[in-house]
Amino acid sequence: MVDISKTELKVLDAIWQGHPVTSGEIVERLNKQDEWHEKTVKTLIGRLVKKQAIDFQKEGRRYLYFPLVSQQEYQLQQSDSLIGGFFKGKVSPLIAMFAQQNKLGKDDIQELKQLIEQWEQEND
Amino acid sequence: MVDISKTELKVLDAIWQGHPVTSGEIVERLNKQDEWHEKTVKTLIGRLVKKQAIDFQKEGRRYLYFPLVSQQEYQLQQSDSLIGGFFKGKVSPLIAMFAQQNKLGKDDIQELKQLIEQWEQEND
DNA sequence: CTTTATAAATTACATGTGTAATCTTTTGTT
DNA sequence: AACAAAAGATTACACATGTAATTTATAAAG
Repeated sequence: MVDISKTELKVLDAIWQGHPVTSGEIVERLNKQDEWHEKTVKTLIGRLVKKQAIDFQKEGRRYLYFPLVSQQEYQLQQSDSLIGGFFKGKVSPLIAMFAQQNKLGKDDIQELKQLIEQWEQEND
Repeated sequence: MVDISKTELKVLDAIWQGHPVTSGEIVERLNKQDEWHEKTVKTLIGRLVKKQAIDFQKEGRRYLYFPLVSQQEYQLQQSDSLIGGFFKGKVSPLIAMFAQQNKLGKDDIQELKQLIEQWEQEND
């Protein structure tokens, strides 16, 4: 998968929120968060198309955009890359780090326990 | 913290491996993995200095480089950023994703259980 | 001291990125 | 049919990045 830049990712994220979608709607969604210039968004949309991260279907004079890369897919790839690069592919060192930094709450622990239980039921 | 690019990170990683260290040694360490041109490495070292990710002490005609940003610090910041951006700051969705992709092994689960136990002893 | 080897600094250059403005095309309107 | 509005395409431009080569400074050797 080709690299997607920081700002491009924000645009892609707006598209993931619901599609197909017009550029106008994308701009509106983005503006709920920050101030985006319409021209800037159009440029980024164009670059995402060129990178084949999204595509479009013409509908009259409007273009309807949709993602070619799913959010799931992208998140997984990025997470994998981080875990692979920093923690030799293991998730526990990441969790250990968060624990050490007191970034885990009761609810995180609860959810982790649940996941483990589920895993143990399914596997082995 | 200023952005560190992909290639800069590889150089920084070589420095984290042990320091203070000369540019020559950095090049050697990097070449254990891939092929790096000495000039390229020097450029990247210079950029890391300018970004204040590393610094150096002159020792005769050689410069001894050392990190200003610790690996821990950097890993934490990057992990935080990913977890914050993709999973609303919670670690469990990440683990859930890995579980779903069958990327968790018996050892991962074992280590997670250990971490949870420890957490429960320390907190609450 | 002068030369030389070497390390760092400077310069180079194509491509990527952030941020827009302008041009072109198309279509709804008068 | 001519025109205006709006969408996308093209162009712009400064700074970042990947990848080096050239220049400069300086310590070591003779």
